[in-house]
Amino acid sequence: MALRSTDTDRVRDLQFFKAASEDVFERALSGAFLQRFPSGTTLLMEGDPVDFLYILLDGSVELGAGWKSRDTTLAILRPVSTFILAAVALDSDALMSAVTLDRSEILMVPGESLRRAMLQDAAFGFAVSQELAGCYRGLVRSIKNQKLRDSTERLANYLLTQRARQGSDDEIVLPHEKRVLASLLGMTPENLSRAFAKLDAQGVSVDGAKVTFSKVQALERLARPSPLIDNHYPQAKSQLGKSFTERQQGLIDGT
Amino acid sequence: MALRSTDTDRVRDLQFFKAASEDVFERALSGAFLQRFPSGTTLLMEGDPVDFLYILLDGSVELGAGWKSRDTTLAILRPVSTFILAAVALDSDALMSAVTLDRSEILMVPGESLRRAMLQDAAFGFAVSQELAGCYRGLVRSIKNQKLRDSTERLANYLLTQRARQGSDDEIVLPHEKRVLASLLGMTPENLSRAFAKLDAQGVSVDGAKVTFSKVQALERLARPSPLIDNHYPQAKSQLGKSFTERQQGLIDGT
DNA sequence: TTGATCGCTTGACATTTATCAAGTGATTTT
DNA sequence: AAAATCACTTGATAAATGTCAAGCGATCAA
Repeated sequence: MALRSTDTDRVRDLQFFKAASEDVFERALSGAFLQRFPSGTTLLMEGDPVDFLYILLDGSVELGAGWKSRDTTLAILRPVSTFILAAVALDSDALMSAVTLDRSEILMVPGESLRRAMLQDAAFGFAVSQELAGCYRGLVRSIKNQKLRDSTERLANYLLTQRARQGSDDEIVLPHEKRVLASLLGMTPENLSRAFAKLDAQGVSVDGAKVTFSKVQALERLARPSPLIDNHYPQAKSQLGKSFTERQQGLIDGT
Repeated sequence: MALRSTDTDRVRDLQFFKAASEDVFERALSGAFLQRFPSGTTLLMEGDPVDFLYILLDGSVELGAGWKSRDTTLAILRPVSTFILAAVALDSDALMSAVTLDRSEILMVPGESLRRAMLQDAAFGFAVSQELAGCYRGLVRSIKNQKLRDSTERLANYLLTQRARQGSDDEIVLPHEKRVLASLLGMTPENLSRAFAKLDAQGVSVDGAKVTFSKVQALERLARPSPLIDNHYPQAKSQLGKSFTERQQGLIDGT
């Protein structure tokens, strides 16, 4: 499928293409093509060689992993996000699987084109480094969230992050199915239900995907959100360009 | 402290300095100085602004984080390793604290010098990208280890990784205190003791820091090590240079 | 040597989390 | 419309993990 300028425009918004000249931009995308996938499509399995950088333009994608019959969700991506950039940079196998959660539109950029562009243009390479650094920091947050908090605390902080991101004051809409959310938060669906029940004492009420808050202070006292773990404002910090966003960060990114 | 050539030689071994010309190498290290720290020194606290890239030349350093009275170890570094590269690339605050576990020798490179070199030399910038990508993948492994395995499985895999790294067949020496190991593995010291006791059935016996294996097959059946989680051979994969090593990977790196 | 400290271990117990089974309500299929 | 499927919830129970307290043996200090 040929690339339309409306597509490339959307990609240009990505933090690390902002820095690129028109020339470098074209070279980095040489051989790229746009593809549409239905919901539930496996784009990539753990261990597969990675030939493309994926750029999600529309829909949503789950990054996950499995071991011994267990499975877990590592991140849920929304447009516009890149994924498996690290594997592309190293030209190595995927450590995560990628599955569409909705009908999705994805730009597939040959890894070789990207690597060549990085080697040809230092400013572009630097921007990719910053993107990778942001992804790294997102994972650091995710591990801290996982190792330092119990499941109710993780849920409480997830809700507060969503509240900040959705800009709402006393109501949010869960962007995913609860079973997916449970996996992202590192618990079973059963325990997610019970965690919601516990947060009733902090004024959290659930009705389907709609969650309302009546005692935000109490919720914050339990959640104790921290800028060193939670990333409530991903699009701000505009000074450094959006590379600050720290994509692919599990919990934090789930908007 | 002035830099001796024996020091710079050791740094040159680092994956991403291999690619650099003598000229770029010098520029990247301009303003760098060597410093010696006693055991237990806090080099950096979570939230601190990061002005230097740290390069551990001798000793060992623990990267950790805390929240609400809890603390956890995210990685233990051995020479020669860089740390907080991501924060330096983004010129942002540290998400982890860094503490020396032994008397340590550390080269401190001004972040500004490093960033400037990245912008001046695309090949060097590319090598830094690969280093960051390796770090990222190390964290992916760490999260998978944490979310997909219970504490006994994590210990069993840690032991097998050490066995592979130490090149020994039926005996290893734990490189850290057990309480540090427990924190790295995401459990309490008490539970680490009990996990060792459980592995008695798999032929694991402990005597101080010495651990011996009498039924490796049984241990492997329980541990089920996976190349998609565990990184038994960090210095191999020489094709891509050592950037493949995936440093700062928690469990996996603890050699 | 004595006493203190420290790292580690063990037991008893509490809490957290997972598992299994059943049931509800909504949507989809036949 | 009836039946089936699905996401979610709830309860009962089991397993994993954390906490508290005590004790052991080695190291270190007085």
